[in-house]
Amino acid sequence: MLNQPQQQAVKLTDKPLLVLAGAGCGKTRVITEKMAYLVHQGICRPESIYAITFTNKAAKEMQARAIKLVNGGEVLNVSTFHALGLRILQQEIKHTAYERGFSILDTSECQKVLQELLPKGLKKEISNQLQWQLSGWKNAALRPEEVNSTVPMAVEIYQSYLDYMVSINAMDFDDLILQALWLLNKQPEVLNRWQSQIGYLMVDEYQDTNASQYLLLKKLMGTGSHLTCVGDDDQSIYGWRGAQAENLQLLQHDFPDLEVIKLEQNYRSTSTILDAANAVIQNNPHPFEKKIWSDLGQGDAIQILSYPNAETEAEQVVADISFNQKVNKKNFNDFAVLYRSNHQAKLLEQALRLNNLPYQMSGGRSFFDYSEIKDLMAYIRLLVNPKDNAAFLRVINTPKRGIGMQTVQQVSALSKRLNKSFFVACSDNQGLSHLSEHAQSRIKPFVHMIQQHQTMKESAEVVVTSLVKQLDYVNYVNHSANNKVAKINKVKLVQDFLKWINALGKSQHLAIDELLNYLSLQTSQDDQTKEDAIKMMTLHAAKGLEFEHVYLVGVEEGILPHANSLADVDQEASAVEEERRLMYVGMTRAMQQLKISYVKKRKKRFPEEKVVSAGGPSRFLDEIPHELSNGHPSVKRSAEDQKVNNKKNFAAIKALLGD
DNA sequence: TGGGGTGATATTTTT
DNA sequence: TATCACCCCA
Repeated sequence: MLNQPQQQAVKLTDKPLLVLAGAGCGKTRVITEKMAYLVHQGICRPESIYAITFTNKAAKEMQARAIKLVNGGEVLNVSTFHALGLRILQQEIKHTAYERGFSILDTSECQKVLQELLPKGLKKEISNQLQWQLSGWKNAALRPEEVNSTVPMAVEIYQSYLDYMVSINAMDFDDLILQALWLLNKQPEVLNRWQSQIGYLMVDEYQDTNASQYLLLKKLMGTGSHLTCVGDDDQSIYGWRGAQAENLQLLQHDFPDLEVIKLEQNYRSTSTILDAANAVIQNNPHPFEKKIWSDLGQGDAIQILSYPNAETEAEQVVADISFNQKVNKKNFNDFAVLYRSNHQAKLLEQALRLNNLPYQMSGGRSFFDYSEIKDLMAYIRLLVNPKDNAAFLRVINTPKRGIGMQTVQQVSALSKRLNKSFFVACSDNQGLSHLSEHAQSRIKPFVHMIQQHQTMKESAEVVVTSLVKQLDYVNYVNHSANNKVAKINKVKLVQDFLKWINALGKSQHLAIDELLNYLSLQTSQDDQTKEDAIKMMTLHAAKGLEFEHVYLVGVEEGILPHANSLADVDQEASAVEEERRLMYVGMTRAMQQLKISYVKKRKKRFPEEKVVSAGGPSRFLDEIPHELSNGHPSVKRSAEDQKVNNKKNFAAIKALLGD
């Protein structure tokens, strides 16, 4: 049964609508119910309803829920922002500077491309910074000529990066949004087509949109009123990625007849947890007043615990979970341990393993970060897009086939002379004759092998399996790893990849380019088997999820809020506000029980295990009203202590940056 | 020319 | 705890 404001939100279909939904207030439910309402009332056909999420997982879940509610729900368009951009670009490819089969490069591949474009003498270190800068401009939907930078060189590189990416027929993640936007801006008839195709648009986690996503959204809407955005400014935690919660206000400005509906009744947590979370988030400025509540009873007090060191923290948390699980006959699924950054998971993992408890980590290192998977992806990219120089360079000597720098340089020169991509230049027999004997003899078999697979008409999994076999890739992996454990893991990794592709191929017939697109937009293996296991993840990864028992670990100054958010004096206020929202997100994941811990001494990770004093309990702990927690340590820091700590952190950061 | 070995070096959050 | 740059050997 929907409550009053939820029903309002579902039934309001003739005006643009912003739903401000607190954590756990049923926002996804509103979207799925609204899709059903639109279809069943005959307002929209399912295929003209578009719903946008930020993660694949959310999209999949929403799709599944919608199918249960909507007749013909299979044809609803539920996708991530990036997948929608991809779809537009692919469908309208002839109106762009790109060609069919363009590659999508992940962040690290793009960085390599960028490094190639850096003028000589510029060191690798700045490429990372530069990449952030370019991404920032792209997220703000700025063309090079619109950029106002104190560093003209950076703008030049931006332009050459855009040009180079077109020349190798490749896009980065930001391009999927940006190029789609630029296309719609430029081609009125394309815009028309899409505007009429989209009967109703819904956006989940709206507070996470960046400028270019917002512009795309607005473009697709036109003057239409068929828009529902659902979001929560208090859960905006992707500011570092260009997300601007101000888009909530922008919506009001750009759509004057916008209706705003608030969802404040929470169906997830006890009132103790919600009151505490409200108290914490109250310390941030609020453009929209909102206070979530529930009638699920008071429940347990929040526990705030301190431990001498991180090892003890991990042991105790694990012991507590183990005890609780046995005594109260809970599922492991009911427990989650949340932390600010990935490396904090290590000690917890050790403790869980020591105790033989099942656990599942999400986030962290993605499947696609492993070099073996990247190699195979690059091979597939080269099959689909022969212009993909980045892929060519990655695989040309992996596995080793006696092609080194010298040969690659010859190829590079040849490609310049012919004005063709590396691979295409190498497929040109006449051109090849200019290379050295040695180079020719090594390049030719490689080219043949790729060409042979390019022309295969079979479905994707057959092509990939054949490719891996012909590369003798498993054997290569087996010989390349030094350590035995790594060896076994990496072989398993490759086999898992093949298994995954084969399973995929069985459920739906995919051509190789379709497979590549699918894989390129996957980040981690979202399709993990749902076993009964303790969940471990970062606070970012936890958004949208809920657990009966939540453990928030390492809630210390310097970790949450993160040291980097304290370092930059100019941005301190807004950076700390985002950290506070992270805290808020973490707290509101808990349904029944919330346990927060911090440690007194924490080992620095590098250079050597050195004991340094931790930053002390987080300022956010002071913001939790005492009557809602027990076991609250009385070591409340004075304002002076905090200042000293901040200064120390700041000095440490400065020293690190060599400032 | 390529391959392999050895030190230094860096870790916030992710589509 | 890896990865990467660099250097030396076949």
